[in-house]
Amino acid sequence: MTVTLADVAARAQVSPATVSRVLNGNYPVATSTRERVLKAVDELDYVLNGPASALAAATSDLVGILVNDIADPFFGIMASAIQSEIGGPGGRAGGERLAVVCNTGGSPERELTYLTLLQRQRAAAVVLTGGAMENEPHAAAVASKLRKLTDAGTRVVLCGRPPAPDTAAIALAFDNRGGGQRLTEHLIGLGHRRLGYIAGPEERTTTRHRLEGHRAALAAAGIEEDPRSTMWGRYDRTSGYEATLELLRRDPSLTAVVAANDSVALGACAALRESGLRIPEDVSVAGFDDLPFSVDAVPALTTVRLPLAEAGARAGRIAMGREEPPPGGTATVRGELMVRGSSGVPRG
Amino acid sequence: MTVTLADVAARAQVSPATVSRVLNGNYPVATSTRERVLKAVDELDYVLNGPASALAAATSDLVGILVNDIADPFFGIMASAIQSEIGGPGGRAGGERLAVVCNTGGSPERELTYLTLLQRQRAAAVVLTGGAMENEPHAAAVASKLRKLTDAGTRVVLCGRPPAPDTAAIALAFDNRGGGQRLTEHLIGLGHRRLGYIAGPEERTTTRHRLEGHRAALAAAGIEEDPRSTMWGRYDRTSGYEATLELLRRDPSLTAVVAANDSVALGACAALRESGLRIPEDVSVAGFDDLPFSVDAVPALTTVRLPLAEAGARAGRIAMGREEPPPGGTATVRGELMVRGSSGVPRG
DNA sequence: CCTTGTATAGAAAGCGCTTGCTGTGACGCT
DNA sequence: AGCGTCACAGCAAGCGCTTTCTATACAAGG
Repeated sequence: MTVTLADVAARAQVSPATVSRVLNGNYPVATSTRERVLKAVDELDYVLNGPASALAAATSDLVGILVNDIADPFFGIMASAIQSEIGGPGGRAGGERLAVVCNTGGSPERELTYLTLLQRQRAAAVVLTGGAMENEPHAAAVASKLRKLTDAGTRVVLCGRPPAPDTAAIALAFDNRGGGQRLTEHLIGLGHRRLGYIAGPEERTTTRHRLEGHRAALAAAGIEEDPRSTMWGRYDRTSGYEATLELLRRDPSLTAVVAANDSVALGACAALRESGLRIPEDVSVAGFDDLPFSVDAVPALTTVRLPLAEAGARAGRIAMGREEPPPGGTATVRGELMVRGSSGVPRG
Repeated sequence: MTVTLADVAARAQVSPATVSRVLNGNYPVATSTRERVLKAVDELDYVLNGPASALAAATSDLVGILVNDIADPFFGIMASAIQSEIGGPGGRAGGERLAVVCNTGGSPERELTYLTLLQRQRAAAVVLTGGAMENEPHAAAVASKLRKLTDAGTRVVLCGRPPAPDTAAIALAFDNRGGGQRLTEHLIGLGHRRLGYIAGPEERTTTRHRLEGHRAALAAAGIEEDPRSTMWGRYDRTSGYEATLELLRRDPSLTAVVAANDSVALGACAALRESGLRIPEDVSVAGFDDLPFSVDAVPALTTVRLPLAEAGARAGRIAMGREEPPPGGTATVRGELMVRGSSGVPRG
């Protein structure tokens, strides 16, 4: 029923081997023969059987991209950039590769299962994006999985994720700590002394690093930190909204709210407005990431811009072996402080 | 070097067939035998060879999800919902399936190539999301591809996309026309007579339908339409920003701007503000989709809420054969008008 | 004219798995 | 005791492709 290589071969009056060679184009085939084969392919509407060729050649053209939340533009932007370099159809790369985006939903098991599935498919490369879980047994399990993948010849790249020790994985880490620090320094420089912090999910590296930066800035300025001024939540607006309300309840004299990311910051803005507070006159707000909508917030969000697209593109190229990995296999990508309308001098 | 089924069989002292059956669990295997096999699998750290089993079984567990722009939450939200129902790891479905998200970037060639790649992989199902291209030869090519896919046993579902005639594809279409119409009716009801419209890319079905709804509302109200009050662009904020500036230049007495989607509307808001106009006192703004950030815009965006997650989930279930397709293979999903602060009675 | 080289095509052996069919004991029935 | 039934397990034939090795043809060199 389905057309096979042999059918094409018969029609073109050549051997299956020749057809295979024409299709893969890495072996000399006379022009006339090639054309005959191509014609037959066309006439029969032949489509190569992926699994069969992957099996025979012991390689596949699948590239996996793991993201924590595909509905979040933070990941969407990286995924898009990675994919364009992977050279999925239309990309600049030659070979047609199927870039597959896998949504872990931030769940450790799903992450592991996807990695296994990718290993099972003998993926050509895997890119893991975003913060890692800090849960120890899980981290070890992931590291071991990554080791197996690289052992099997799969290239592994981490994008926006800290290096995985004892692993051949290339890492392009974001300088979340430094960014967080500069952001809070900016706020302190404006005169803020009572800042609330809305962190992301607790055992995510991204969360921890950003918070550490914040705390380092506070410490450097000699501001003692009230543990009650930090709230934990998810990386979404609702979390920011609720946390801000609680922060306000705990300390009505707050003059600034630093959010784990822009979505959270947006939620914080909503909560402040509903509480009758003006931004930044009464309370300043800062985000992180500088997603596209952040500049449109009112007032525009002060945040740390992460070069998501650039980092993704680079990760993609490295995954395809089209760019040299950074020396030592690890590079840190800095964020840029974007000072906008949502941060200002605190009220007298 | 790599561990194969045969290795496991040898270790467990059974035949390869038995190991296969234990792993696939669809054939009676004595408990003691099963345990022995599982133990061997574990000890050898065996991972099934995906391509080989796909070849032998003539099926694969890949499910493709095509999106126009993965960095756009509109698609991200649908993809996320679809994927959760596909039962990737952790999903409620039993079998582990690899849901792969393919980013077409809105390019016809890429769309086609991805479809071919998916066909090549013998995907179990394919879900196409978002508006289709109206370019005739391309639409025909896609339809023919879809036909081949369904012929080969791949289930094809369209989500947020109009039905594809002469195709076995199930369609869950959004009522973009109706939504657009109700939105503009709302504005007209408030008293607006001079409305600008910022459309999306020209030959996208979504773009056309939304615009048709808008025009139908104008016509019904007896408002004659100035062709110069419609601008074409992309589905992003920059497009909305620039188009609004141009619209204002063409007709400074404009009292409302209807945007093709929420991102565009956000750009429009920015342009209005920079032009010294208040929203909605001077100019009302309306979007479409009701993405998460839209409620946080200031003022909150009047828009049409599309049940992206619900539709995606349903598409996912249908793709997996876990839900009956709608009668006739086609269903229309309505949007809900969300009236918020960005629309008001026009000045003067 | 025969040797050697070069270019191209074919034969055939797998790649690692699934599955229809064929045993083979153990059990229960008459 | 004899035989049909089960419940399992194994055999072996592919699935559709890639690739190594071999064969052929023709051109050029001696």
